[in-house]
Amino acid sequence: SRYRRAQGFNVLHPMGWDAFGLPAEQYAIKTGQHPRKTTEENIANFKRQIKSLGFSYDWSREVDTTDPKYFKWTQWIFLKIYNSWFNPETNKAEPIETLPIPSEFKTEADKRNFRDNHRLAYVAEAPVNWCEELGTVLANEEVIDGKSEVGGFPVVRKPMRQWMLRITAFAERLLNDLEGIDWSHSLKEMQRNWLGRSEGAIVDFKVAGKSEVIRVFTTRPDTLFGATYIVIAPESELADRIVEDKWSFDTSPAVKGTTLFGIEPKSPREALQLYRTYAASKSDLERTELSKKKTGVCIGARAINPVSGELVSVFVADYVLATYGTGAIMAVPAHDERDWEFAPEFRLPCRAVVMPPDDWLSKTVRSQSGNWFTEALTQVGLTNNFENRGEPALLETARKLYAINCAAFPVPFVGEGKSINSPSNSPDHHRHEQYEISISGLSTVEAKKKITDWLESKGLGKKTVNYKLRDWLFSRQRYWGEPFPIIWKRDANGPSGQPPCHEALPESALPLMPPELTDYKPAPGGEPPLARAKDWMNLPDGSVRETNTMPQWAGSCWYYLRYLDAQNPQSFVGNDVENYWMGAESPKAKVQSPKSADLGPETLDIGLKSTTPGVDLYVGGTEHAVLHLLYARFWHKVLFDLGYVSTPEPFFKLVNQGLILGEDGQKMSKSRGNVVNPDDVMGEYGADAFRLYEMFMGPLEMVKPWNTHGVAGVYKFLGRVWRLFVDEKSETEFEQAEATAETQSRGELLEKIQLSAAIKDVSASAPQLKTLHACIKKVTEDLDGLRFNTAISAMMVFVNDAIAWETKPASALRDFLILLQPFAPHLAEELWEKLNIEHPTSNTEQRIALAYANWPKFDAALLIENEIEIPIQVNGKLRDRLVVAADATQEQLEAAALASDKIKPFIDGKEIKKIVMVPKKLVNIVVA
RNA sequence: GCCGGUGUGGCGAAAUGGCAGACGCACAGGACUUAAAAUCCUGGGACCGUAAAAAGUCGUGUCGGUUCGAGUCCGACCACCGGCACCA
Repeated sequence: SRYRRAQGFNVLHPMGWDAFGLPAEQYAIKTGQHPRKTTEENIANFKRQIKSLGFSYDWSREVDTTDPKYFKWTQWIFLKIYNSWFNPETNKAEPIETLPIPSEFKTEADKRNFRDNHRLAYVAEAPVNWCEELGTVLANEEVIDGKSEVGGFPVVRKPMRQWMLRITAFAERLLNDLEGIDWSHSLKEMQRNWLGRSEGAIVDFKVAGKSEVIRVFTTRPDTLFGATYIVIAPESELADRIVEDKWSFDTSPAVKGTTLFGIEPKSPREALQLYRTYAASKSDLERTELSKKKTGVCIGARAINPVSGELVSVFVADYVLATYGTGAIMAVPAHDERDWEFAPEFRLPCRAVVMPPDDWLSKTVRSQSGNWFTEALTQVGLTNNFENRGEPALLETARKLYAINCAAFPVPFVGEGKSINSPSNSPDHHRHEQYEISISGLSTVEAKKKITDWLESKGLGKKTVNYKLRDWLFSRQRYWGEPFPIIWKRDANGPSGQPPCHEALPESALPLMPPELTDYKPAPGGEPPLARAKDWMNLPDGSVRETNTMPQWAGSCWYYLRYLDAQNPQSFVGNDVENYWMGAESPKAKVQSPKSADLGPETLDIGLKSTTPGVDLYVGGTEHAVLHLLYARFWHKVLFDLGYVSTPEPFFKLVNQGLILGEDGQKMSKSRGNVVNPDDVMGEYGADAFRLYEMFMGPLEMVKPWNTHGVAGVYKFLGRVWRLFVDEKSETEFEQAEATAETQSRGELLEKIQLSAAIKDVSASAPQLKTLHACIKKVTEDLDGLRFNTAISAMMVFVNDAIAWETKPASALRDFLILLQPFAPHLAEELWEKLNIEHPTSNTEQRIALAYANWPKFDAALLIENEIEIPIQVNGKLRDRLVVAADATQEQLEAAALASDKIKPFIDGKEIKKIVMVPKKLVNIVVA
């Protein structure tokens, strides 16, 4: 940011504290203090460290998400979200008032219900991630491997009534808009993965003998002819509606024969009940660990395959997730690994409907040991006589076998190929003579299209896009968070006993303060702590307040906007201000640096020329890839749709700084004892050395281990810079004075220092200028590309050269200090001041404080060399180097190269085929 | 399993397809010093040479390709790190 400011940009470089939420609260509980107290202490400590590091933050813009003046607006934005719906026509969020209510909703209660079901913030009873240890529910994004992200406690699935935000409505835009922003490839990929878009179709299977329909989602409609059974998720209510009371007469023993808890179910209904109990007893963790063996039960119902007319059995199995797609699948064991594993358990048919390409067949037949291939051929009456007839014969035989009995193959084929075996010759086919479609011979892409079109024309299915992303579980049963500005009341018009309905508080009621509680700890059953404050919760008219709180991410979803206008009491951000900083035409550089009280000091930032909308540069770690960065984009889009912000995306350029590891190459952690405390480093080497080392270690994005020797190295460099300026004798005096006289002010101490007598008010010589401008060029370019490490090495080169100068022109040193200033501001500023006292400059622009001095421009003309060294190669191998005039012609160069004594032995007696000349770069002689 | 990223001296790392190892750390030798620290100077990829040099050979995870020329581009693989993981 110092660099951009020196270039004349208006740089917004703020700092703030995201201090609500689990980490802060967990810390408070551990230390037995109130979260407000620990939060304040932590902020004070971080602030001290950060200030001593010399970041040029603008503290007038400081924000704190736990400050009522701040969370007032977090609650305000929540109300905006609550009072909006997603219009699929316009693909935008719109005020709830514009939602058209269909005429069939007549009563007020029905209308209200309809509206509430369309809000972007809604209440739903859904299986959620409940963490007993933390006493709260968590978002999907906060659960890792069945454990909580914070603390690593077990998480179980449990149906609960919770607030949700309709982020799924924005899935498409969140995905598409990634293309226009400058983020790292891997980070975009992570978000894409999390959004999980997949294209496919929904297909309706009628349930035989019932009016119900099983709707499935598939990405492979082309394999519909191979769908030999149906699976629905255990949680599905549909299962209850279609389950049979008796096994039908033709149910095979293999299908009914599942025992659970040692009980053999006597009816499909009993099987379903048993299986549900069994599935619910498994935690998420167990579900994934036990993924080897698939389980499930047949529920007796039969469904009709819409293309083949075949009757297929319906199963319930927990390998199908209730929360993805339609919660039901068509199983194609021949072409899906999971179905392939499940089918043999119940001896379900496996029918090939896609012919794999030759290389797959060949590889599969050859790579598998044993003689399964020969045996399988014998079984179906084919002869194995390809051995001496080569590859084509083998392929022909393999193809025949695959079409007849793909189950004999060791693995399923899940890729793309040519459709076969349609229409199927299933025994049920005659009952449905309207099924006339065939896709045999088509490629997978063609077959998908043809079958989807056909389904659509018959009203049996539809092309669909599905996302893995689920709605954002937004409520927490904790104390330390923003209270919801929502109250619950009984509907006056509704019949008694109807559940209470929710209603927004008016904006004038904000901020809604949380109650003061002495016992703020979570309760085991999921009762929110706020419910203990009866006076706060119960309102005079009989309605009650919502007692859940918002998650940690709420405050950080929009803090970058508050920085723009941190003190504004009228609005979350002023319109003009928002436009000035965030708008596309903004001529400023803007920098964001996230900070939360629970994270270490890890941010570092530099502004960027703003020709782009939104935040120009956002430096942060990857740990927020699918949390903060996704949530913030979502909120921003809602605010954009409602007209409160001027860009569709909040963060234009995002750089992931790499983690700094401990000296042992492991992640820093207290338990490993490899934590480096910035206070210690700064105490020993100073803030400048600390800053410089962090930047010199390597590229910004890389993960790199800490090395204390490295700090000593850059410390030595700073010492060399000092000696470049300061007279050695006075340096000793200064040190003595500093050590003894505690009473002396910094100014008095500084006066003891004499600048080196070699510094003179003379103009720089040509070689000196060349050294200086080479340095300016490199540092400028490297800062633009955020390559701090090479910029520093360029300055080291300069100092190594300049320290040997007999006369040191003050002007050159002055320029160097401006280059050094972004990296080591304290030292640079000190030397600058001293230099200006002893060698006042006539240039008024440079008499000001260094922090506001103008960045030097390099002069390319000064860098031109008279003589250059040219490498000479023979057949691409370096054989000699020649120093020639920079303007030497090609002919001269060629002659010089051929005349070289070192070259001669390699070309004598050989035919020169050609000579490659790269002007000013190299000569390569190619010989036979 | 799938998706990303990264592989270069003892270490952190540089290198628009054109002199691999800039810069720094650690190390070794020297100067200054009674001595040490600090500072300054010198050296350094491996091999083979040699009194010492020079010359030469090899060398950027492995194997192959494109090119006059590859750390850099292409293909296959290996290792490590990160993310996702029954997503139909």
